[in-house]
Amino acid sequence: MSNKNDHDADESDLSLLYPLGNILTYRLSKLQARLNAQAADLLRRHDGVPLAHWRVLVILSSGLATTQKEIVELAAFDKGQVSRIVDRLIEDEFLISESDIDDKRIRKLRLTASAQRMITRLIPLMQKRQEHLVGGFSEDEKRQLFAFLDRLDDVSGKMKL
Amino acid sequence: MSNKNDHDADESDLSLLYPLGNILTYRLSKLQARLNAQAADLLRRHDGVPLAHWRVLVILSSGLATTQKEIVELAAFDKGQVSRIVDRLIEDEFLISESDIDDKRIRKLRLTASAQRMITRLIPLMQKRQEHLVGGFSEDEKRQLFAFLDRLDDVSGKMKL
DNA sequence: TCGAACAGCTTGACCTGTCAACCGATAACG
DNA sequence: CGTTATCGGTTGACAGGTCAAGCTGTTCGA
Repeated sequence: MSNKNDHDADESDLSLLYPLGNILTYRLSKLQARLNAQAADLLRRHDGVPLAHWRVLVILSSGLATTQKEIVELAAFDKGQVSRIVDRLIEDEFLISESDIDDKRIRKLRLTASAQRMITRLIPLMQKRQEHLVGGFSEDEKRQLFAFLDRLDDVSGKMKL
Repeated sequence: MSNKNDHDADESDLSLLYPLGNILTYRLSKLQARLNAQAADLLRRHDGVPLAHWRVLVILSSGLATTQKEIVELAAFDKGQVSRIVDRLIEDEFLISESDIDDKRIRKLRLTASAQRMITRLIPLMQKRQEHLVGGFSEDEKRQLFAFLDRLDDVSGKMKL
């Protein structure tokens, strides 16, 4: 798997050393670039919501998070970014926040009716998109794909370099 | 697979409708966020190179691209971004460009010796990183993972929404 | 109960990514 | 040939992401 004397390259035959297509991070970043662009476009056309805002809303609607910290952990967003997005979502009346009774640092977040309406309206679109994406996968393959992602999440979580 | 009357939600039980963890795009974006942060950090500590610059250099070193257009297509980068990155890489003396003889619009790009040195120096690190990531995967699983990515690339390419 | 350490969130500065308008070079077509 | 369309690349304006410092509130140990 390793070859010691491979820096005898004098032009650009580093290619053999580092075959682009097999680098996970490249593949992921390319795929992601495309998918994000599509999603952002889709949202732009159907409502004015920016992708990041939409993501925050969906996370909140999932019930898996009710505070900014939880959003940050769940989605690996930047906390500053989340803070500002939440501000705007409150301005736009998609969210209401009330500070926690026990811990006044915490903003408890709740979707407004209008946000809920928007979400229920847009979710079918997103589902269709997802269908499109993994439509060609059998149930078994889907399971495996997500299992792979779980494992990658896991390793990437505990990686000290 | 579909359920018509599911908008009787009055709080936030949209959760069932849209289980976060199974949404490919979320999983990918989260994974990517983490991986990018790690890679950027790694590069920052070992050289001053920003991640995007590094990516352009690696693509060029792979021999799969010699012009900006090719980089854009290969990596799904923005062409404006690539244009600016290339400028800076030339400033930093990592690249030299010479305009094509036949087509004067085209900038042919070549790595300088110093870039080659940097790349050969950093690649082992990146390989180790990749090892770390997919180290737990058997050869067969790796093959399958990349096959999945190929398929996703493929569908995402031809998605009209 | 005081102070230090820490947690959740905010803010500002900066950097990167994105979109669209644009420019000069080339190709396609009458 | 000359006109128009297209292509590779550039540029500017702006939105979004990232980092680090800071603020306020909470916890914990002496």
